[in-house]
Amino acid sequence: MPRSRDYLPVAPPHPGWILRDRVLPGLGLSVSQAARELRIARQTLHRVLAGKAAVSPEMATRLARLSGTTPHFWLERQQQHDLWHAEQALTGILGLIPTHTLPAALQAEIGLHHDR
Amino acid sequence: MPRSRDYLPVAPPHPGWILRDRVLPGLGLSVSQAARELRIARQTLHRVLAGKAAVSPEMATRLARLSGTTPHFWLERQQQHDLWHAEQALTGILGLIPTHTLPAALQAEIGLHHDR
DNA sequence: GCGCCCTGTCACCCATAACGCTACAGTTGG
DNA sequence: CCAACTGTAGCGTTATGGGTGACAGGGCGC
Repeated sequence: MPRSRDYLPVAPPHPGWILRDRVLPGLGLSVSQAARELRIARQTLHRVLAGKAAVSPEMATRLARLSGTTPHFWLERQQQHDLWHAEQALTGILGLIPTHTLPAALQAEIGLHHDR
Repeated sequence: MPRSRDYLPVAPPHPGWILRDRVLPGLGLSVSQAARELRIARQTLHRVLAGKAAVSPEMATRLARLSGTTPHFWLERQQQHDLWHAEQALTGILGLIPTHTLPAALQAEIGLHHDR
C-alpha cells in the first residue's frame, strides 16, 4: 500500500479560476474594471486568469489589497501549483538524492512540522 | 498613527541562513558535499546560501528530499522574504488600489482565514 | 447602423532571475 | 606540497512576468 500523504494524479488548479469564478463576481467587478483598479494591464490579468502567468508576490499583494484578503492566501495556492510541477520535473533526479535525518532537537528548534 | 499588524522595519531573513547555520550542520554535510548530493552545481547552492538566489520550487523539493523536511517548509520562508520586498516595491502604488469586501459566505467558502 | 465597452488571445519587447559553467583567490588538513 | 574545501565573479542559456499594440468578436444603448 502507498504510505504517503498527498500525491495527486493531476495538477492542482491555478489561482486564476478562483479569481474569476468566485472573487471577481463577489466583488462585482469585470476583468477590465479589476485590472484598472489593480493598476495593471488588462492582458496581464487575463494571463493570470488563464493560468498563463503565476500569481507573483507583487500580484498577490495587489489582489489582497483589492479584495480584502491576504497575500498569503494567493501565494499559498500558487505555491501548491508550482510545487506540483516542480515535483513532476524532478522525477528520476529526485530518486538520486539521498535522505538524511535532522536531530529531533533541531527539528523542534526550526519549527518543522510534518503535518500538511 | 499606523494601525496595522506586521510591518517589520527590516526584511525577514532569507532561507539560506537556516540552511547554512542549522540544517547543513545538523546533517553533517559540507556545502560541496550537499551540492553533490542535491545534484546541483556548488555555486548554485552558494547563491542560495548567500541569498543571491531564491529557493525555487525545484530547489525546495531537492532540499526537502535531502533533509527529510517538506518543500513547504522552505517555500514558506522564501515567500515571507519575497513578500516583504514586493510590499516595499509597491509603496505608493498600493495606496491607489481601492479595497472591496467579499461577502462573508464567500469568504468562508474559499477558506479565507484572517490569521497570520 | 454606429459607438462604446467588454472579453479573449496573439505577437513583440524588455527586465529579471535561476542555473550551469569556467575561473580565480584564499583557507585548512594530511 | 597538495588536495579539498569555501566564496565570489563573470558569461551564456533559458524561462517568466509585465507592458504595449493589435485583432476578432459580443452585448447594449442610441
